[in-house]
Amino acid sequence: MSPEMPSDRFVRIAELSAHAGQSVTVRAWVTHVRSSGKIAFAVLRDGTGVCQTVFVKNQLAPEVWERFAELTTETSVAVTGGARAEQRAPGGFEMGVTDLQIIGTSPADYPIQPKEHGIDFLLDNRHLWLRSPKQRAIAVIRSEIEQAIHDFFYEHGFLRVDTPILTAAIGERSGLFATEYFDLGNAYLAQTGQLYGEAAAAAFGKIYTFGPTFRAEKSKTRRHLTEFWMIEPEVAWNDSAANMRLQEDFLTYLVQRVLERRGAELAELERDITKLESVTVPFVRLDYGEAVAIVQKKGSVTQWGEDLGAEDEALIVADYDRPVFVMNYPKGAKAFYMKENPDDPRTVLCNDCLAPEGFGEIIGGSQREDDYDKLLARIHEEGLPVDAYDWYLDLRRYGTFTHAGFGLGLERTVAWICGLQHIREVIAFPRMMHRLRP
RNA sequence: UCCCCAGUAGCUCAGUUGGUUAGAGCAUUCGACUGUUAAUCGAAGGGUCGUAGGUUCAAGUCCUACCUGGGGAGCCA
Repeated sequence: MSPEMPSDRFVRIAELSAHAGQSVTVRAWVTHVRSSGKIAFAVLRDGTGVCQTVFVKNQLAPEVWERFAELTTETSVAVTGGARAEQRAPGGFEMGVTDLQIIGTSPADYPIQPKEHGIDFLLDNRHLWLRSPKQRAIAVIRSEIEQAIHDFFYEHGFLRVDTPILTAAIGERSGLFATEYFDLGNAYLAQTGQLYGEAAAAAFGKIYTFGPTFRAEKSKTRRHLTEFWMIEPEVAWNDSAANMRLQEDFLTYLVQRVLERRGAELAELERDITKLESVTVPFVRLDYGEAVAIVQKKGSVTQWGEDLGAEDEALIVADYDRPVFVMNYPKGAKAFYMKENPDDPRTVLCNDCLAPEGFGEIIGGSQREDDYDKLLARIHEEGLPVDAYDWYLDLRRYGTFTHAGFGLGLERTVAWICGLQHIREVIAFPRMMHRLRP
């Protein structure tokens, strides 16, 4: 390097193009080495990008050249050299190496290879699998969606409220994780923040929650985790129709945001973005009765009164290029807190939102029952412990109010936008029935 | 909880109607190569065929049980 070059500096790979012609130092991990005798290549990654580095024997100090031979997959290194544009390099940019320091060696048995692996093996090595390009793309898109969620609600005047994770038995009916709680018997990991969200909506107007939820269901499907993240807005004075308008504006915002800012990551995942570009308002709205008629016409044995199964959902969605709302299910198929439909008291004012392309249900929402007597009657009908819901009933005693909200499953949404068949890849460390580590 | 499927080298898999010493690619180690793109070429090492029984002259292969995992149902997001 010529003496007028600036002194060495540390640079992230993503920033390299701004340092063309300068000598810089990158600290990163080796993903790949190739050698052809007197010229050799090491590909580095540092989380911000990937960069090819070039080692030329007769341009390097002998000890630096010999050090190259020690590089193995996932060795951590500091590489110094000149950054330059180079058409032959992946990504169009590379470094001509002048110095190499090995920071941490990596034994030759690094398990993840650039080839097909079985899912059991990959999940056992999840802590290392995360270093792969595709896994990085997924993590980036997930983070973009999380940020977009906060931005959407902030811009729309919502207050974020954090609801408890340790709760008394309350909420959904499905499996609870229990843990000892001092002298108070068992506490349960929260399955929803909704009931607390309703209390907060009466206090603050428009709120949302964003947090982990836990379901001890023995589910082994591509759509279930025992620990997943849920976003639950709750809006005072919204009815069911307003609730659905909020959902479609919200989902459309999230999809647009990823399309605008994370095209490179969608490309890494080979996502067909035309499928995302067609996600525009208004979404399709089907009454539950219409939905049953549609699936029956297509051969389903589902009868009026039963919940729609996974196959039914696929049959419904097949006809549309955008998400579908199925509204106003029979009371018996849905939770106790949903408001009775005044136009058909057999049903409740609720909706599911089904993602296109067969990705299934990503939202469940409803207008909440705001009539004290009807809510109490439903609690009795379901055989729920009334004393556990005394505070929840108070929300109807002290100034009851029309309100509605919904729960968005974060992993299902990310899986849909990424075009992934299984939600386990969409969270860094998935928790499933048969898997508690890493 | 129920139904279906799979366990053979570090990884991904092949292994015929049961028949000699268990096969490949990738990875690893050694060697060759001055522009490679999951480089290429040559060589080498690497196995209690998930576990335990059983049938048979003979079992990776057939039978039973169990273990582990996967896909799906139900439930839901």
